[in-house]
Amino acid sequence: MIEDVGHKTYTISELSKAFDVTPRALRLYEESGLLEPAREGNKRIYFDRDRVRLRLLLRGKRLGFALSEIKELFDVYKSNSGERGQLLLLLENMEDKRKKLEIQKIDVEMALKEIDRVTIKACKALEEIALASKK
Amino acid sequence: MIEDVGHKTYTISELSKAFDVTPRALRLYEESGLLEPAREGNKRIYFDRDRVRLRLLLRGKRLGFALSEIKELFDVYKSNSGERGQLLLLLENMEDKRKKLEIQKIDVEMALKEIDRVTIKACKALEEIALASKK
DNA sequence: TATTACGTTTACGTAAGCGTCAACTTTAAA
DNA sequence: TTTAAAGTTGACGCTTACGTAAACGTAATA
Repeated sequence: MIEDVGHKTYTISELSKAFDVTPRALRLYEESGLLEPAREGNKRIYFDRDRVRLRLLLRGKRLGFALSEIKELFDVYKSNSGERGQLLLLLENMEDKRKKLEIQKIDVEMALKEIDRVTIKACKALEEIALASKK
Repeated sequence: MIEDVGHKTYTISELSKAFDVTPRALRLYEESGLLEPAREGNKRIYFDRDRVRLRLLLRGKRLGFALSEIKELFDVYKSNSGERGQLLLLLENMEDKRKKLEIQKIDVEMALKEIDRVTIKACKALEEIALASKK
């Protein structure tokens, strides 16, 4: 392999290891229009911008967004969507996402509390077992 | 239909409307062991406890948990899982979920910020269009 | 009594998001 | 030069979470 001085490029397997996703997934993301790695011959080469996108992509996934939704968001950024209609549509879209996220925020808080409760309950149960067996 | 004085019971369609899920989904949740409505003849009757469970279930879904994972959590609550081993396993499990949720929490915050940025950007673009067309 | 509304089970269909070969090429190392 | 490692494009398979009939039962209403 040629010495890539600034070596800001990554092969598919490097990237897949770095982010703990399979090469298959990376190819799918590309096929879905979410990544656009360069080619050297027919091999994929990823730059830092691809890492950034991948990071965003994976965050979106963790939040439960579908690949298609994530693509919409990416497209928004790309197209400086000059048209007024586009912009208005975008703003609506953002409001939707924001609402979903606000709900998620609350959901997460409540789930964390729930987990606290269960954890405490389990700890107490353990304590009792310990006391009972010590007698 | 017989007058249910305290009418704390619900038919499948009532519940499905109340929570905006299809009857099909409710039946699936039951088949998956997540709901256990009573029967009157062979018709499902839901009580308030079923509503509580459904609420939890849907929250879990919004958080991206699979039905099987949600079932695990439910099972935890049901079995006072007397055994020590079970309890320890449970605690581990809770730690895992907690970590995932903490990450989600951060993800949500970042996504909200991202949305803010995009929104602002779009607003500014709109402003410019307005100014340009006004000249 | 016929219709309409609502319920039931059984079963096949489907979309998303990959996993998993298969078959082949390219590149670096032995 | 042969081999091994890593990459490529199909293409089919699988799981989850339902959607969507089909075929039938029951109960209130016209």
